[in-house]
Amino acid sequence: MTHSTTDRILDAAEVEFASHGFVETSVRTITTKAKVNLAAVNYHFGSKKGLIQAVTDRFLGPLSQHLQIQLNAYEKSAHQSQNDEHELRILFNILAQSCQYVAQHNHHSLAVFARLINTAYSQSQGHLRKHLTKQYGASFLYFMKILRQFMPVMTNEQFFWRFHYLLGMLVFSLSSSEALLAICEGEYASHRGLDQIMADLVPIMASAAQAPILGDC
Amino acid sequence: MTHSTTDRILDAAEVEFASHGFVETSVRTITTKAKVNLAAVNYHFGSKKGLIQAVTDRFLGPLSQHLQIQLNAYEKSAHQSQNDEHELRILFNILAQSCQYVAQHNHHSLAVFARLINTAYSQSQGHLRKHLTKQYGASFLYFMKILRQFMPVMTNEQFFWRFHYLLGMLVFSLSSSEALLAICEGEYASHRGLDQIMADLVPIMASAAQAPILGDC
DNA sequence: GTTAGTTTAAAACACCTGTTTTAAACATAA
DNA sequence: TTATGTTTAAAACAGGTGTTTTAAACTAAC
Repeated sequence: MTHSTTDRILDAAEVEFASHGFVETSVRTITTKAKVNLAAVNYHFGSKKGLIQAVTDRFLGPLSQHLQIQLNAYEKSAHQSQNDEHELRILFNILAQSCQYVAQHNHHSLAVFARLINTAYSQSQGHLRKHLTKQYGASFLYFMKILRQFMPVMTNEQFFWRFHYLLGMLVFSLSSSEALLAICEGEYASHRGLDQIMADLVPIMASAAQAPILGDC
Repeated sequence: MTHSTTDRILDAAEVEFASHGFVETSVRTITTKAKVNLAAVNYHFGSKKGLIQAVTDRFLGPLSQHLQIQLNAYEKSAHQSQNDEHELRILFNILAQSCQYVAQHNHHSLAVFARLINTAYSQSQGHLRKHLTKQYGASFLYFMKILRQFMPVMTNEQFFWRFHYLLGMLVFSLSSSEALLAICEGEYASHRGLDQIMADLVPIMASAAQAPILGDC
């Protein structure tokens, strides 16, 4: 046996969650694909919710850890660049590289990550939201704090929402890259990997972060 | 009786779909809130899928119609402005105003719209995607065609994905505006209406549309 | 008044869901 | 060997889902 029962469940759950979503995948399909007993999920993880959190923790842990280290190194290094946009690109690149770091060890992790965040937001799935904020809120806020320095012209409120918009672009783009492609049936563009998408988004997010506020048009 | 049975069902379904999603809302809760018989949904709309499509058509129809007219008027008018970003803002503003136009007659429409697109993308819900592309693909492509003129430096493929990213920002921001607020528990910012969010996004999308391509950092 | 379409109530259908239970087998370590 | 934890098989549980059916009432138009 190559993997333990818990790992086989986590692997199978990850694939199914990434491609079909959390609500849409049943415990029975997971245990069938993992070739384990149906009761094993409740035995090892307590409930389906516990399984979902375990799946997310397996990559969100290393990701937040990697992100925190990189951000720390960034803060310690000298940054007297007078170019805010350049610094923003560096910061978003750190985020992108942290994502790609966990994607190296786990091919489905980015897709799960995006779908997870998307689900945690759009569905009013309270338990996921609480778990994420309690577990990884620190890294989240740390990233926001550093980012804040290079978006000085806006108020706290404006920064908050701008950050929200940028995060939305990232999450949506990652979680539904194949859907828009399916709509156009490959007529207008070809497939694009999640790492490519993340690389695309770095300069775009930097530009979007610096867009003016203006209310008129 | 103020409304007919079909309208009462559509109204109730719209509210529930907007706040809880499509899969998470059952036909029984809809019929209960609408104070109609359970069988009425299948009698009038054939199935739950039919109801979902009917809900979307009720605002996507006026929206695409309004958008098409506005775009037509835009094309007919003179636009020798040498400023691409200004034209991009005008175009995204047309999109925003079309959304707000249907939102005037229907308070929940924008929330449903965003959740609809988000669901149609992230969930592999084939019937919705086919219905949307077949019914409103034309307006969609029309908008893309005009937008293309003001993003001339990129290839077709690059434009396609850039458009995808911009759309993602719009959809995600609209569909989960209250979620991020709930995470921070009002500590960092206050509530923001969907019309305000759309107004925010116009200059941001214009800037993001013009961000450079570059692969290095 | 008859006819056709609508609406209701209530029940049932067939199916899927997460979860639990029982029993037996297997593993490993004290 | 005993003990403990793991895994399996199979069944059942309790509940929710979309959908259908039956019969009775109501509404409007011809």
